[in-house]
Amino acid sequence: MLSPTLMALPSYALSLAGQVGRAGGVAAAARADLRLGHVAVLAILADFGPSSQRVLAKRLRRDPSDLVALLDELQERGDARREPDPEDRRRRRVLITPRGRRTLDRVIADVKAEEELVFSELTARERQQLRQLAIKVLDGSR
Amino acid sequence: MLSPTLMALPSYALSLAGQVGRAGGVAAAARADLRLGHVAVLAILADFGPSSQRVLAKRLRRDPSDLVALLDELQERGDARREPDPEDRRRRRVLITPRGRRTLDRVIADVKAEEELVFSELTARERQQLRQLAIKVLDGSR
DNA sequence: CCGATGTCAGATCCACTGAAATGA
DNA sequence: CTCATTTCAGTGTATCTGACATCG
Repeated sequence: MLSPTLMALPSYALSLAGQVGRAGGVAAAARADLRLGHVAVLAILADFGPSSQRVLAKRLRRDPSDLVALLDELQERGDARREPDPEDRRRRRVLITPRGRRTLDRVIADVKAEEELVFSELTARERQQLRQLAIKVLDGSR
Repeated sequence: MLSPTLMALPSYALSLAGQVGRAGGVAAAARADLRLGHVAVLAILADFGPSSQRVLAKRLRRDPSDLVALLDELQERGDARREPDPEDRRRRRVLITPRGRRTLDRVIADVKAEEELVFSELTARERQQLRQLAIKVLDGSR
């Protein structure tokens, strides 16, 4: 069913598998009325603490302009908020709220449940191997 | 730089790495003035031989209506063509041309060159491991 | 410099059309 | 044989995404 010519290419196989992995995350996010981008924002805010939108965008590897709507929506839900930077009132920083942390935890747990389906063919060891290799790829892409 | 919370999830790491892999393919295709979808069509035609657009769409896992423009463009370039199916006049068989095979070979070679950059951190053995694991994921998703 | 806005291309999905085959 | 149904390629539309240019 899949093209042998394409599946011989690691990058193509990886790209297709990535879509499958992504679909699981999208499904889990949707169950919390979020898109994947929202979850990524919450996770990065939880991991790295408050930051400007520019820094946040860099960490997300996305265009800063994409963040605006994402943050509007998270703020609307009470999962994140923008506040003036106390050290420089020209700047604003973005933070995750306690509610946002609970939302994040819930979605992460749901993603893990989803992974049981997505990776049903893989042993626990293979899943970790896959994760490590994926991280190596990402390390190489700066 | 990357969120530890997210990178702990195999599905998320896979999804991000998949985007990197995909970007390499997109770049290689673009150098031949194609999008990734064109390349997938050519590869499937090369691997499985002529087929109706229905069957082709099923193999590509895409909506048949989306193939129309893709095939128009490939036909325009002389990389593929449609011909009437004598056995069923509703159907049109799609075939890859000799020129299309050369185009495909060229893009595939270019993707391989691109993989040297994308997978610079991975040994040949790790690339194959990654490919095998990706294929296992895909096997489980159907 | 930074956040916000608008726009554009690509992908995906779905409803629909007319022509042709199928089969009750 | 007829007529309803199904299948096929193609058209049009809507939506979502990511990239980018520009504005305040």
